[in-house]
Amino acid sequence: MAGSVNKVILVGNLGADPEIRRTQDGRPIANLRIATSETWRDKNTGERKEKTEWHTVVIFNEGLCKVAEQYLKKGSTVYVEGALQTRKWQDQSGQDRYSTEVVLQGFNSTLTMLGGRGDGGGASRGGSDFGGGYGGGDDYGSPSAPARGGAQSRGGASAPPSGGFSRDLDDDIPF
Amino acid sequence: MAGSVNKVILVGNLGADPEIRRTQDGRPIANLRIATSETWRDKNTGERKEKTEWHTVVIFNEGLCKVAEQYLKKGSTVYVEGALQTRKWQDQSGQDRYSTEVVLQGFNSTLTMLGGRGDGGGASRGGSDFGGGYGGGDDYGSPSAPARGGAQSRGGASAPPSGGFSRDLDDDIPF
Amino acid sequence: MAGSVNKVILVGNLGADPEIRRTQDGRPIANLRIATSETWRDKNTGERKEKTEWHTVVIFNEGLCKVAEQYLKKGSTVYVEGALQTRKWQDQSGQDRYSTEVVLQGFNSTLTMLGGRGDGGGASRGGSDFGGGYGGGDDYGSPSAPARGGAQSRGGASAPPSGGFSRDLDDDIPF
Amino acid sequence: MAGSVNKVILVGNLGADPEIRRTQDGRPIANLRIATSETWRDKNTGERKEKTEWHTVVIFNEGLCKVAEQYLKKGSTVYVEGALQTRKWQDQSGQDRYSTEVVLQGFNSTLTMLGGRGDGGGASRGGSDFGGGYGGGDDYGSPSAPARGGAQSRGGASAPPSGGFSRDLDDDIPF
DNA sequence: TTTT
DNA sequence: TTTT
Repeated sequence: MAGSVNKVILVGNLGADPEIRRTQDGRPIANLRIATSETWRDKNTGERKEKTEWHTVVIFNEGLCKVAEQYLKKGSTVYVEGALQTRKWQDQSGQDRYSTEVVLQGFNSTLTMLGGRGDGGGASRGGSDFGGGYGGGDDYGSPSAPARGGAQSRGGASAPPSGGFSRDLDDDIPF
Repeated sequence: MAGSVNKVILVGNLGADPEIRRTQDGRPIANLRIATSETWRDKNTGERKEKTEWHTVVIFNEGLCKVAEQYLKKGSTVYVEGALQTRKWQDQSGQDRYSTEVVLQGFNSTLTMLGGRGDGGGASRGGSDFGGGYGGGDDYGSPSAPARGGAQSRGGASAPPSGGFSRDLDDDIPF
Repeated sequence: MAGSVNKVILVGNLGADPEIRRTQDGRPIANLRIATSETWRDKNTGERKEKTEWHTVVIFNEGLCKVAEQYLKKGSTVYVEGALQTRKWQDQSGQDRYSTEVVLQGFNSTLTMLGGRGDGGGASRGGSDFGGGYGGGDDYGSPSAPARGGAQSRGGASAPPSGGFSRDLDDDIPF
Repeated sequence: MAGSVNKVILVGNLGADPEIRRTQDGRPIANLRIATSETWRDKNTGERKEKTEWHTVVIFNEGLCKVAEQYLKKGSTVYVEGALQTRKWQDQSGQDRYSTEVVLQGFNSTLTMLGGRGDGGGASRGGSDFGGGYGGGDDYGSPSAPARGGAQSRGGASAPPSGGFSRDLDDDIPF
């Protein structure tokens, strides 16, 4: 394919505290539930209306998981940038089911706290995990960014129902 | 909620011709299946890998439906800008199911053809449906844009130094 | 050109109150100065660093001008979506000069208040100007959105299985 | 500042072949001139109108510089994702001047070829420079991404007039 | 089911 | 200076 783009940008509030889990080999995975709302006035009745959309955000990026864990809680306002991903799974009856999530996984992923009721103060800015101390020698000491983008392996996170990390996290799964 | 954003940006190819349907009162709805792909080289084996993500795009915007119908087909490369929306429905057994789609519906929605194998030539650009110019009185005759989401006349604003509004605001200045 | 995209997304704080001007024929134009900041830790010294970028935002969209005037002030945090535009002008000595601005002008333009020190409370959301009361008859009474860029009614499209348009398209369904 | 976002997304065509320069210590810097166009029909005269906007894109990211050098030429259609940056410089008479550019520098930067008349075939996808795999230890062998984002030092590129690389490239300049 |  |  001659180049493609898969990008989701959300600004909204967390409906619950982040859920952090760990893979068998210790890498963190965070799940966020984020609400975005649209409000408008009914053209006929003049009534004020609101519709809320809920998004599941899955963070495989280690640095951003830390940001989520340390700074975010129910009510926090966040800016999120990730990619759409649909995951197939089987329900109890063995039927195929699909879940679409916003995945933050290094490349062009961002998590930025913007305040909100859940805001305990302070600020955080995320991009990815190589702030984590990757020691890359090509960084010139600059926007090294405790929160800049870096690629990571994909894990079978946020598996629904019976769930678990059924996908081998050491698999070579692309972004 | 103090303002939220729900935006999806895709560049990819159509896996099939657009499907156009009509509501009972005649408004068109188009469905697109768009593929985005990521390719990378396996760090260990050096092998070339690819993963494709499929997206369902639903267009409620009349102008963009026309664009889809007239210009797009299987293989077309498109730029799409819309919002994430999860729809709840019941399967045959009455169980709740959810489908997440990228919805193009006026506000900040865009559909732009970028070429691709399915490209029969020509170009198209979409924004929203009140182009065509159906009577909106607040348009100042300008970038009316058969494909704008609420076009407006441009003015010579923010002119620096000597400044002033030197550009005639009634000029036909595009966006 | 076979389709092009020119989009700027900013989340930042106002460095000053919005400046509102009016054209000779009465249309408002608002100017915002928005700061975005990057912080990082110097890789060598461990020192915390920060760099601030200042952006000039020009709003030609009447509805968004109102939002700016009523809700924004120095310190407000905003989400802005517009387009890059470079304007040519002459300085006193007659030399050509260029200024690049982020222009909000209907199509795919957004201004959303996200809070911030300047936040007097309340929320605002902008999209375009025909909320302003354009009385367009093609809106189906729905997400008419005093702040949409071309809102449309939502339909129960792409309903899966048994599907059909089970949602009443004349319902007041938001975007 | 409690988190900010500075993002530019462009889809357009190169007005000229990329210009590649090198800093004194050998790092590449690429300059692109990209055109985006809007077309519309004049509401009054029905005449077809077009306005083209020109953007200067500066790439400090080594991997993306390679992409630009190898795959792009005059006429190529590209998807670009970067940040707005305004640079101050002095003209011959010593007056302060400002230039605003779209900077691609690791974090959340992307350069993707989409075809176009200048397309010699093949595809390229960029993100940043730690692809190639230079020793990052935190990559799990996956979407390592010969084209994923990684931070880099900033250089005094695209200095205008008398220009040159007057900014010390080893300075600790943030993104 | 697309594309390279 | 691109592209349609």
